[in-house]
Amino acid sequence: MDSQELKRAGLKATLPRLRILEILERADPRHMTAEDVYKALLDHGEDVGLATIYRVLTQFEAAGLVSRHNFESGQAVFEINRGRHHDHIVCMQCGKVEEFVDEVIEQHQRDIAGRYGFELIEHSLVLYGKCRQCASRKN
Amino acid sequence: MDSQELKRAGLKATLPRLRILEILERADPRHMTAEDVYKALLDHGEDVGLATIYRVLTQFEAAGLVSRHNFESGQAVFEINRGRHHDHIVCMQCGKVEEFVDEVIEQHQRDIAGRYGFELIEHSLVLYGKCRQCASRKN
DNA sequence: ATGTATGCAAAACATTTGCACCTGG
DNA sequence: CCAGGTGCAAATGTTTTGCATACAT
Repeated sequence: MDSQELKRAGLKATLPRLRILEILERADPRHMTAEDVYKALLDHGEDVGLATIYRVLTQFEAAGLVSRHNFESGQAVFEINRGRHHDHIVCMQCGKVEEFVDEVIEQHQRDIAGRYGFELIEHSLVLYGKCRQCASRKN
Repeated sequence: MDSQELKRAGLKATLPRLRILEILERADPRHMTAEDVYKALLDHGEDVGLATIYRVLTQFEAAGLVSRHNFESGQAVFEINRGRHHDHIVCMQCGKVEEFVDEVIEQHQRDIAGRYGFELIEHSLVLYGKCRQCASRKN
């Protein structure tokens, strides 16, 4: 039951929060903008205001339930946090997002932070390119 | 003469463009928001509209003269392109930005893109942390 | 001269906030 | 019951655009 998760995070298990969590859990692709979530809820016949979605997503982020990414699109995208940290590779043409982890890169990041006297808190690594399908399409 | 640079980029050497280029060349810290550039020009007694600054910075970016970065601050920052590609480490407290290059990370990025069938076009790597001064300050 | 650039004000966007009403525990 | 959550509309902050005027070549 998701309401447990919410309570553990110190948030009341309200209907909008449960619905938003559900949408994110079932999301495929996993990365959604606030607007995407809003439309998904409308499609499911749920009537939740966009402002609430932003508020809830921000709370979820603070609680560690979701991550927010600022890809080049201008709109922030959100994804539910399951499993471990990962970075992203985004197709600039079709928007497809793949996830990857590279321990060597992670270790080098820590070394670099140390070398510059920084206490590393987080990082953002996004590769932008063209995926196989888009590259082979002749447009 | 900067006007050469502009003409090479296919842009007329107008006064606003020259002034903006100057500001970016002399900038320290090297990373400025559009607003920063605007204020710097006002300080120098130049009267350039903010809209022009955005237009010019966008053209400069397209021409490869400057790079635009979306750090977590919400506002885009611009820096002049001298020398080679580099990534950034940003202090979340005072905003200080350091630049670094790590050839191992670069190589792993290329490998990862290949492994996922992507043609790598660009990437964005930003480390966020606390710099030595901010870490030692007891607030 | 003439095609481009610019300045200004207004528009467009994504996101946040104030406030009166509703709801979960 | 009542602190906290929500919806709506309005505000915010950044970036973009339309259009009449000004400028580089």
